[in-house]
This record gives sequence, structure tokens and C-alpha cells, in this order.
Amino acid sequence: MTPPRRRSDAEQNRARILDAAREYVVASNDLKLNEIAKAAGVGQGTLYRHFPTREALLAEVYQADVDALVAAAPDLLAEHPPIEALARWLKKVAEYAKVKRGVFAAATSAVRSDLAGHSIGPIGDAVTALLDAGKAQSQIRGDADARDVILLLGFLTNLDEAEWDTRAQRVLGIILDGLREEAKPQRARTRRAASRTGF
Amino acid sequence: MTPPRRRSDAEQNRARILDAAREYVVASNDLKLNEIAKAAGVGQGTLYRHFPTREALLAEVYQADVDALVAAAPDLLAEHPPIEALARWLKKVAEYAKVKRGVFAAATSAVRSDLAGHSIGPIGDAVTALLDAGKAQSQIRGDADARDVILLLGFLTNLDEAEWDTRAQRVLGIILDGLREEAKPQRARTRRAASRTGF
DNA sequence: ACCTGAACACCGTTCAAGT
DNA sequence: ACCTGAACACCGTTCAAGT
Repeated sequence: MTPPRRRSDAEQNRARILDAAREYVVASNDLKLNEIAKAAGVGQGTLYRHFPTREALLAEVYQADVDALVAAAPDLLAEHPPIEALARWLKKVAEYAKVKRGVFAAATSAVRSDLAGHSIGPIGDAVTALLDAGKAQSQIRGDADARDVILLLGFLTNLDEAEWDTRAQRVLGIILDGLREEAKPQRARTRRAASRTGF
Repeated sequence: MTPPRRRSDAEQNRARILDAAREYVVASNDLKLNEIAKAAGVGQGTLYRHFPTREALLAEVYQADVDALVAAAPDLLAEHPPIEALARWLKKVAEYAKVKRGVFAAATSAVRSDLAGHSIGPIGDAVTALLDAGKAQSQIRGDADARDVILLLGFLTNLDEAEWDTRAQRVLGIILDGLREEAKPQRARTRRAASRTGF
């Protein structure tokens, strides 16, 4: 059960690589592996030893952020009705994405790679929880799943700097409305509105 | 007014480059410039002479497809009510994107580059026409613009092969519903539903 | 066991030399 | 006026040699 002890120099290098990567991630969008190795003061090989793939590195860089997002979902659900919880959670995602666009790319790629598999990753689970709560109260359309939402959130990646405060909010609102179950009027409808137009 | 005649060999090279690029585009997602030059039987410099940027090349490769999409918008509006026209147009975009993902990337990048500017490109104009028609009948939310829609359509780029027929349709439906103006019940509402949850 | 950094591969881009 | 392709730059990845 005890994790195989690493040599202390290895442990230190690992930390330095992560620190360097974190710095680069806030600055520019794409991190250059060699540059990070250099900034961390280690050889390129050392970087590869600790993080065999670029994704492995990114996953660790964003670990804390992803964890925070995942943890927020049940908290929000405990305090708010499902739609409201979902709305707040989406807002939170946008805030993270604004500073570190990679948070989102990391989540997306995780989901993408697990297409065939069963798990959709922790972020996917968080979204599923939010959606399920809404479905249970017939406030979220029953056919939407976590991957739908994550795919749609991909728009954040293409946002320009100046648009963050205005457009991001509006588009999140469009997504949220699209996920809503039709408000039931006098007589319950059998098919969703979109079905009538061919979707 | 007469366009400055190109030398016939230049004209021919141009065509061959485009042909080669078109072939590569259907096969793989990212086209390698040197490879295309080689496949076209021209030097790399020739490729750059005709298409100074990668985008310039892609724009021409997808020209016909983009034109078709743009032309479809007014046609659909003439034959269908706005929402229905929009729904059909979105479906058409998805069909194109399925075969040539680049169609969409081309449209996106065009819009992206013109952020500060006035024009949002022909595709943007097509979407605007569809949205405006819907807004005029209070069927589309008044605050949505073409760039919102194009950003959301970006999800098509991240779709996996197997998802095209099922998920694509559903997500397009979500977008469409999100763009709808709230169906006016007995009493008109002052604020959109999403506004009540913080967006 | 882990690290280093030279070396290779790959691809985009330029430019001197050709026709 | 246009073309060619060697050459350079850049970045990811590997691996022989070191400690």
C-alpha cells in the first residue's frame, strides 16, 4: 500500500516541472515542452520520464482546478434547485476557462478519449449529477447527457479576449435554455419543440 | 477591369495545388503543406506564392461549399418559417461538416479574424439573415447574433466519427431550442427564463 | 534509479538560383 | 514572372552516456 518512494531529486524535479508548466499555462495558450524543461532547469528526458505524454502533464497542471469544479457540483445542488445549480456551475466553468483555457481542453480530451469506455471522467460525472437532478424534476430535457454539455462548452476555447464578460454569459444562457425541459403549459406536450422542426 | 493575366503554367500549378489539397482534406484532418506541394508536383515556394497563408489555401478549398451554405439560407427562408429554415440550415451545416470538418473551421476562423472589423464573412451574413427573420417574428431571442451560433456550432469539430448521426442531431436541437424566444404564454414575460437564474 | 543534452525527425517557411 | 528545392528554424521525442 505504501507508494514506492521516489528519489528526492526526482520528486523535486517533478515539482519544478509542474511549477514551470503552470506559469507557462497562464501566460500563453500552447506550452512548448522543451521550453518548460529549460525553465524548470531539467533535461528534456526528465520531463518525459515524469510525464510520458503532453496530456499527462496538463492533467496534473489542472488537477486542482478540475477537482474544484467537480467538488462544486454537489455543493451547488445542495443549496439550489437544479437549474440554478447548473447555471452557477456553468458560470464557474467560464470563470476558470477565462484564466486558464486549458482547464477546459483537459476536460474535453478526457471525455473524448473515453468515448468507447464507460467512464467520462470526473468532470463528466459532475455534469451528469447536475443534469440528473434537473431531469428528476423535469426541468432538464431527458435526452441530454454530459458529453452534450461539454461539447457545447467547447465554445469557450474559441472566445476572444474581449468577449469574456459579454458574449460568454449570453452563450451560456443559450445553452442553459436549450437544456431546459419545455415549461409545461396547460396541457403537457408529447414531443419537444425542436422535434416539430425536424430535430 | 480585366484581371491581370497569369501565366498559364502558374494557373495550372494553382489548380493542381487546390486539387491536391482537396484530396488531403477529405482524407485527414490536418494538411501538411510540404506534402501537398509534393503531391501537386510543385515546389514548396510555389505553394506559398499562390497561397501566402494556410488559411488562404483552406478558404479556396472550401469556397464552393461555403458558397452553397450561404446560398441555402435565403432559399430556405423563402420556403419555410424562420425557425424551420434555421433548423434545416443547421442540419445542412452538420452534413457538410461531417464530410469536411474544415468547412466549419474555415467559417470560424473567418469570423474570428474579423472580430474588431465590421464584416463577419458570408457565412456570418447567412446566419444573420436566418436569425433576423426569426427575431422579426419573435421566435428567436433578440440578443443572439451570428457569432453566438457559429461559436456553438464549433462542437461539430470535436465530434467523434461514431457520433455523427445521433449526437450531432440532438446537440443541434439543444442549440436551436436555446435560440428560441420563449413561447409566449398567457401573460407576456418581461425577462427571459435564463435571466431568472443569473444569466 | 534518475538525469542530461546531443541528436534525430518532422514540418513550416524562406530564398538564392534557375527558366 | 514564375518555379524549384536546398536550407533554415522550430519543436517534439529518443537515447547513449553519465551520476
